[in-house]
Amino acid sequence: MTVERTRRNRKLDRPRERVLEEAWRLLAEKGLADLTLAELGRRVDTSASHLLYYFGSKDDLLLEVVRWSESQLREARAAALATGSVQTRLRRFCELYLPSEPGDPRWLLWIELWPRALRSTSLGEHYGDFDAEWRADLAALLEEAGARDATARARRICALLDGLSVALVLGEDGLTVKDAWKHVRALLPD
Amino acid sequence: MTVERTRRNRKLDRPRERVLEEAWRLLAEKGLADLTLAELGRRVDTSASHLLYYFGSKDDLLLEVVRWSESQLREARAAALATGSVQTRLRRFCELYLPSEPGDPRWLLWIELWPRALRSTSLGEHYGDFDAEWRADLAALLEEAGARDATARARRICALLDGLSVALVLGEDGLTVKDAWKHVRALLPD
DNA sequence: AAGTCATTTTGAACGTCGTACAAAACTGAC
DNA sequence: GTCAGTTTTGTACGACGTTCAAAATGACTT
Repeated sequence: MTVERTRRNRKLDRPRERVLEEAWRLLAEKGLADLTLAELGRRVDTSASHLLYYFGSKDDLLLEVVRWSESQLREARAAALATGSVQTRLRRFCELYLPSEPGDPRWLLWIELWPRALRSTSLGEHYGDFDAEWRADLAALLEEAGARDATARARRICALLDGLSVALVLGEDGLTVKDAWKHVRALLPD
Repeated sequence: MTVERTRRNRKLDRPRERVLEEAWRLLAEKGLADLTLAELGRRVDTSASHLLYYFGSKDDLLLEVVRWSESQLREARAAALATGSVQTRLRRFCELYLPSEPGDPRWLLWIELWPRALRSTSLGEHYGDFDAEWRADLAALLEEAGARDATARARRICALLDGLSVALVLGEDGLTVKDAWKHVRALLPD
């Protein structure tokens, strides 16, 4: 009933995705500094006020961007883990998890969200699930590889990946994606 | 010559430390949200403008707080690593590194600094040294424990500690300091 | 065709933050 | 007591997220 009525008069055909995509692109092109509601609104040809009307707050908008990108990654992960030896699939998993370069939008987002979660208390409740997904997939992989304590080990490896990722996006000296992969491999079975 | 002349007329006897300590306390009591120049100024009985005059910018002020707290920790670390078996000293190292509780000021600071570093480019140059200190101390410990590749392993363990610490300060479900220590121990030589 | 009504969209205003700047207060030296 | 340089303050600015009331829009009724 209201489903049809509430979605009238929209300026954009698929406003949600349009905005989220553009936020992602903006993040990739200009970084965190330029990810403002005004700039984002300009890019999708609306006002900042409208973005607020639509998403409620910037916190919620950012959370939606994460949700959207994580659902993309969920698919990519499923595809990457569908074929190949356990070893290769583990490598693919890490490649998906780690930032592809300093300034990787995914990690920019997380780093922006963490202090926000510490201020708001409403943010922190939802995003914990995303980590859990990654960990579950990794645990399954590890189990398949014949590792004991797959769950705990998955937690451990993901924490390591987090630490390495932060160092990588921040561009800490003397650490490359290649190094990171070597560190992770040291924690993998056999 | 100018050393005496430039340090006249100070309202506070040791204004620097006074401010840094109060920032730390404010952080511990109220968290990131209330760590504003106005509030901090109120606490040390000055104006926000004066804090800027003194520290240059909020970024720089935060960096000074980190510098100050890291120098405290440097001493604490030296004391903690002076006596005891290698095993105990490794444990003490981790206890110092990891957040003591959700809302640990040290980690609040880092989480606040990371997005700032991503925006400013001038911040990121200096704070990389702090990690390096921790890693050097840990590497020495590992070497003493007879581990091969002490440097690489130290990097790995510190990255793990980073990941675990972030999860801990953010209060992620199902992770305690005790768990964290267990994860780290899995990476230690024995 | 005109009118209604809920929804969408906008523009202006607000509060807060970090910051810039000029004026004022202070202090030691002459 | 005046002067010069430092310290301290108050005020103002711009940017940001946010709020709010008003306007625009388009589907439905008559």
